Amino acid sequence: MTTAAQSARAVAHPDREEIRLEGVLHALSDPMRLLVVRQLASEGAELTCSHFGLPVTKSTCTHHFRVLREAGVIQQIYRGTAKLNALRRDDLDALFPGLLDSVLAAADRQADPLDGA
Amino acid sequence: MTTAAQSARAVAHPDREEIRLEGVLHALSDPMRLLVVRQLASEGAELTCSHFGLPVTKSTCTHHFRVLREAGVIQQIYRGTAKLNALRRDDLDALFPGLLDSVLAAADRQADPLDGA
DNA sequence: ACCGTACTACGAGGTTTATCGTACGAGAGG
DNA sequence: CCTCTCGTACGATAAACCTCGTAGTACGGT
Repeated sequence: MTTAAQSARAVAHPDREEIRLEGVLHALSDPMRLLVVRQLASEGAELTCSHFGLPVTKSTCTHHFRVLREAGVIQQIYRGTAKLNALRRDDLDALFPGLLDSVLAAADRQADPLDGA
Repeated sequence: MTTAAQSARAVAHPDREEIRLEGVLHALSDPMRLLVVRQLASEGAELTCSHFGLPVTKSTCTHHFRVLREAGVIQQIYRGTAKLNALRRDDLDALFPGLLDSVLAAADRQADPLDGA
């Protein structure tokens, strides 16, 4: 049962050319996921899933992060028991120049109530 | 010779400040609707529903146009038996600067890889 | 070795969505 | 008048989605 080559749990990510615009837009159209992406962009670093403090259970959390990952929006890397999430800004900017920035700017402008502050 | 007999049928549209980013992203995340928006943007004018030649029935067509209208992406105006559809570019650009342009550019780039490259 | 933490997998429930078919209303034209 | 075309409204169906609970896996620390 023990497989030696699994010291680092790997997660499948879509390649850059596999990222679809519709998938990205759909991933960003959910308030919860948009909030995650906004935090990821503002903090600009890798964050663990539990850092976001989302008002949902872990199962739902996993679901949303999977949608974001499969859409090519974020990258997930295991690190011990934690899993770090990072925005795939390079890929997104290369594929859809200006898209992420305008979405983030629009989200900021819209005064998201979940952000509080 | 009816000198532009304005139709009495009016359709409800959301005001500019009622347009939500998530709604717009969701409306644009459907391939059918994205295609409509692209055609609307490229032709730059008001088009009837039947002009688009969508591979779906009229009922489905009505559904998609309603989603686009309620999201604030398009404007619909009756004119005789036809209904003209126009992009709400002014409102979208004012609310989410650069968003529509980057989405359209991304869609062009993705749908026509042979055209540009 | 054991336990706690962090996340995943699987399945279920309830809602939304996309699609269609059919029936209907509004205008244009013979 | 009648008919034709264009689009809407309503219902139905199948798929997708969001949420959750429970059970399980992987890793680190005591």
